[in-house]
Amino acid sequence: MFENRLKKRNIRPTAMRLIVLKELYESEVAMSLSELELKLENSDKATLYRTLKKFEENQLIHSIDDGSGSIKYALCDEGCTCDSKDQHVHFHCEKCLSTYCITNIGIPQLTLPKGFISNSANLVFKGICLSCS
Amino acid sequence: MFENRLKKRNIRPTAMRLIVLKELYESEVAMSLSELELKLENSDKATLYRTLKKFEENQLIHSIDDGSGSIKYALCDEGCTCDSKDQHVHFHCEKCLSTYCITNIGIPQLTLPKGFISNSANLVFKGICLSCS
DNA sequence: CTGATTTTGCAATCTGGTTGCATTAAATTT
DNA sequence: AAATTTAATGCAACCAGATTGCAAAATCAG
Repeated sequence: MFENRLKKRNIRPTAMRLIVLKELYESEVAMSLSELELKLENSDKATLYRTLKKFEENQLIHSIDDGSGSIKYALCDEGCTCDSKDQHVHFHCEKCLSTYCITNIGIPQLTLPKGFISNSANLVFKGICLSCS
Repeated sequence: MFENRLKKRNIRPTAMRLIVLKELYESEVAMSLSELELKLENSDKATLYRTLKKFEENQLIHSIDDGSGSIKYALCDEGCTCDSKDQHVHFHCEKCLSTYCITNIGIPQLTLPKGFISNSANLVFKGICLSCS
């Protein structure tokens, strides 16, 4: 249940937050702030913005920079702690502009040049998604 | 010589373009539009913008979305055709905010779920760079 | 040199992201 | 349950980066 999911992450379950969580839950693809704003009637951009920030801080959702210019958000898996083990590949469809979490593919470890220490990474594949092909 | 490098890519070698190319050539790290604007006295943002667009279209430079909010640009290697074989990893330093091309590390090929066809990818590692560590 | 084409510079606009602040809602205390 | 404290919301305003229209200037071809 949504209320519980918020409480588990120490987020006060207000009406707005429940709506946003439900919306993200029901979406197969990651959503941007403006997409949420469009989808949810009489919602306020600033409220949505702060809602997403809070959700992200408390590791209920993660943000994805898919290169489209606007940041997308998607629900984390239940036990997610948003550290490197939880990071996964994303796919951005150049036709429908949807962005998918490929949760079962992690980011490969690569040996960087001496002196470069990495603690996170962003890997986005671009092309044509299942629905558009 | 810079003029030749432009001509080879079918870009008319104007004064401004030579200056921008020189600046990118001399920079060890990728540069954003606003960084260029700051660095180059009495330069115009719109001109720089269109210069970078033209350079990118004609495959003289490539753009990097490092997640910092502004797109960075870096010179391509001489024979670059900007297809998947030329794509490489980038590194974004969270301390000095510099972004480096790691030209000798390509993007790993991963098997995506059925129906997802990728033709390009963006892989950015974040952490602390050589100069900052 | 002259006309055609491209580039430049300036101002203006757009979009996504972000903040200040007063109001409202929720949680806590009495 | 009322009072008090604390957090969330809604509105307007702002900001930065990206982008465009347009007239003036520079470049190129004949």
